[in-house]
Amino acid sequence: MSQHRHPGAPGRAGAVPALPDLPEATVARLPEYLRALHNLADAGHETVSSEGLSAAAGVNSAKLRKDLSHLGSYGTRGVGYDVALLIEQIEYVLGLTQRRAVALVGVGNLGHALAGYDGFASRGFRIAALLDADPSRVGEEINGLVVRHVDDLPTVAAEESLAIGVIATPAAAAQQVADQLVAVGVTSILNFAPCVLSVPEGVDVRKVDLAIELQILSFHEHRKASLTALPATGGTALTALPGGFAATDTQEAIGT
Amino acid sequence: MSQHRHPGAPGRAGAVPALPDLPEATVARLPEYLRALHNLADAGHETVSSEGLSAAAGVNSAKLRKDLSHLGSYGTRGVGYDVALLIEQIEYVLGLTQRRAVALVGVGNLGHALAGYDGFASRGFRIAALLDADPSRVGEEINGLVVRHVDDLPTVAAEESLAIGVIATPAAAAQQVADQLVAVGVTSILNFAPCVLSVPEGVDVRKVDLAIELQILSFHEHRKASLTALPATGGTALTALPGGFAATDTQEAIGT
DNA sequence: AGGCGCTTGTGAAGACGTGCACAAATCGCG
DNA sequence: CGCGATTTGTGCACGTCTTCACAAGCGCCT
Ligand SMILES: NC(=O)c1ccc[n+]([C@@H]2O[C@H](COP(=O)([O-])OP(=O)(O)OC[C@H]3O[C@@H](n4cnc5c(N)ncnc54)[C@H](O)[C@@H]3O)[C@@H](O)[C@H]2O)c1
Ligand SMILES: NC(=O)c1ccc[n+]([C@@H]2O[C@H](COP(=O)([O-])OP(=O)(O)OC[C@H]3O[C@@H](n4cnc5c(N)ncnc54)[C@H](O)[C@@H]3O)[C@@H](O)[C@H]2O)c1
Repeated sequence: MSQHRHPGAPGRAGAVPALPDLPEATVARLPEYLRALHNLADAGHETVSSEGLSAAAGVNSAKLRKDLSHLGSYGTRGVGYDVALLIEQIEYVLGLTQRRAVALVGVGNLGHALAGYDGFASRGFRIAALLDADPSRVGEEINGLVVRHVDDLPTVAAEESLAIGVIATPAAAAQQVADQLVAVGVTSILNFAPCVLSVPEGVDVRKVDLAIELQILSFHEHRKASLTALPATGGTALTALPGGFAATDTQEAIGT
Repeated sequence: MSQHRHPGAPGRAGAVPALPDLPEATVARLPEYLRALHNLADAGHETVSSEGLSAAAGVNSAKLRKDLSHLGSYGTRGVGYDVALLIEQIEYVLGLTQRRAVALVGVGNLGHALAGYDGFASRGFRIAALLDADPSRVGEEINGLVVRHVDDLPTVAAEESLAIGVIATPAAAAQQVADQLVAVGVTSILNFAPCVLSVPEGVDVRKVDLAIELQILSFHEHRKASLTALPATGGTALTALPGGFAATDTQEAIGT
């Protein structure tokens, strides 16, 4: 694992932007801000304060300001942020100015739902191909796209510049599919199969695992239950939560 | 820190042995370990070293040991961990010893896929009810369960002790559904709708947002592209940043 | 019994992320 | 034109997470 630290990189002078290297935590929040901004834009707002935007995105306002400052932001003191401009900035940084092509592999139960999901199109992506290994599924048309055989992947990749591969096959097939995706040049993979993927350096994998999310919630349920179950005699005040946990991905008790 | 009592071993059902409060990052990894352990158990392994398990779960071995040490784990130096015992321990801590009832609200495109997903059952959960607001969907049978109207939620909650609510409705309806879930006593929610939910203190919300995942991947694609394409002559000359990023939830380059 | 190799558990150090609090900047208005 | 109200951008301190490195413990083999 090569680790390079690059402190300065202050070259934010140009009108057309250089890519700052953002903290990963910031990158993970930018999409949230973007969604909130789109909502605000639709509602007719032209500017928004960090307070307002952070509330809409469900984060702390100082954190939001720091995040935006990382991308050399364009706020105006005393006023706030220009909604349209900020949308443009964030979309640029996230690389959404080009509509990225997504290949979806595994058109089963989940794959069907994904194929029919309009959130792809509305958030900067385009399903370029549906692929499956099951011959009886090949040829099926979903949402205007015909399912092709996964072995056609090289052909598909030749036709389109695939940016992202989505794996929605059973876990047993996921590694093989990942290898096939990597072989045709895909360097970003979203994996729905509950398994760890091995990929070469330079390839990014993110996973979505429903059961993991549920189990994390289960832990907190268990914990909450074990707190309430404390004997009343001498029980410590449990209304004042001991800490409250805020996880990377957990929102709790967002006030109204 | 190690005057640990056996939480796990024999007869632990009665007195709840005050759960250690684990670092949130650890909690998020326990399900991964659990899955890896089940795979190992199925493959016939009786013990596993931290090295082996961490490889199977895709994490650093020191991290794994520290995680397990937090739950007062019982590894044996020179040998490793007892697979069956560790499974038991983790399942206990995660609160999976009781099969938790899940209510799924919104039986549309995605909801159908979730309803048909066997990963619920195999990982400690049980879909207790399918709910929807659309009268034409009510009554439909999916996987042995009949879709009920979302307004029946109080009745359902009275029949079953609901542990977790899953929201798979459009974003516009999500807040209202969340309120309904909270009203019947649900304190853990998994939200698939792309929006922020407001819930009272003590209620946990986790979200799964496909578009966010894709946009994070897009960022890395963009960044990788801007690194490889180093224009020599003017243009949008970008600062040449060396690579290497590792994210909270991103695995990259797991060697073979 | 004793030594040896292997593996756990953890102290310590450093990287990273968060949130407060406030100076600097900007606008609107008298 | 200056002043007060407002809001950004950020220095700083603190908490959390990660990783290294190694002593302590365990089992096996001789
Ligand atoms: N259904 C859900 O709600 C859900 C939720 C979370 C995670 N998942 C995970 O998503 C994955 C898919 O779930 P599903 O319910 O859609 O399963 P499924 O069995 O309905 O669909 C899997 C599809 O993948 C195809 N496939 C199998 N091997 C393939 C290969 N080598 N190349 C290409 N395609 C191949 C199959 O033909 C099938 O169409 C599983 O790993 C599951 O654990 C599903
Ligand atoms: N389909 C996907 O692959 C996918 C992926 C990621 C996220 N999502 C999100 O998941 C959600 C559902 O997506 P979908 O594609 O299944 O949409 P969908 O329109 O197919 O299904 C939504 C269902 O929710 C029901 N519903 C609406 N209002 C309700 C209410 N107040 N109470 C109960 N039920 C109500 C509708 O009757 C419908 O059956 C959306 O928010 C979507 O953005 C979907």
